[in-house]
Amino acid sequence: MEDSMDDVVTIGEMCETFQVTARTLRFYEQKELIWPIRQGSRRLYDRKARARLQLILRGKRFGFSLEDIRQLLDMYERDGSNQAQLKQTYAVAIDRLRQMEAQRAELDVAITELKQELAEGEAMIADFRAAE
Amino acid sequence: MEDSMDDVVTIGEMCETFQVTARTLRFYEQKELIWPIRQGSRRLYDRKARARLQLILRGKRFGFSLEDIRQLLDMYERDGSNQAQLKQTYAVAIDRLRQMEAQRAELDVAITELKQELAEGEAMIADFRAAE
DNA sequence: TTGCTCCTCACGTCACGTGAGGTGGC
DNA sequence: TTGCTCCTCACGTCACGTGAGGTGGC
Repeated sequence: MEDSMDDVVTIGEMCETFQVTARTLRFYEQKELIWPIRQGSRRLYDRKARARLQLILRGKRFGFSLEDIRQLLDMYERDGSNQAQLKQTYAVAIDRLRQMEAQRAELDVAITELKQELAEGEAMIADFRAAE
Repeated sequence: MEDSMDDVVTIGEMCETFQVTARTLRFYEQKELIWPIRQGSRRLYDRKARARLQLILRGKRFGFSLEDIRQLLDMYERDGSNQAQLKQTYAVAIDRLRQMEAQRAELDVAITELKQELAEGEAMIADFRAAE
């Protein structure tokens, strides 16, 4: 019946399930992004810590900095349903989306460019072969 | 009639034309990627330096590290037409292309995901408005 | 003398990686 | 005693950013 005692995992298990290193988890803790329970010096991660890590990793995929993520998480930790904050978050996310789309456009250009270079390289290698 | 004396530009002009900072140019020099001419303590960039910077920036767009770029440039500085080296470079470039394509795929997933989040955020904001 | 461009240290930043050296319980 | 997992410093990495303090020529 005890509540936060059950269902905790070690740092090693966290690394396994989320595919991160222990260093990363300790670093996020130092940056105040997650607060595992301590059992002596050992860290134990409960449901809440795991949920936060999930959100952190999602934020990273969106290209947010850890500091951005910390602020977003803390905002929703306080009051998840404040209209002003929701709008603010929405605006920030829209901005990030634009950046990601710009990044994708640049990446597309670079990929096309590199393919062109590769085609030229292939031609040169073929010339070598023909000259043998 | 003097050869390497004409057609050099200052660091400020380099920054203008290539849209980089002076710190970046000095950093690349420290990493032995470019060797501008010295006139006292001032740096002057000739055609060769400018060509190398162009290639460096292109390499960066392809996602190569500065160390990778330095090696590629030095290879072609020595003998640009060695078949073994050309093949080696080709293999490295193919590898990079695969990484870039994987990166684009991840970016596409993230963009789709973020758009989904935004749609949910919009719905919540609309609910707020309806409740007023 | 004032402005402007350029210079050289050298510490700071971001997100961790990588040892070094030590602990605790099976 | 040996292994294994975990721990805490603390320096290293990558590609620069950012002052601080100084120089040279119009």
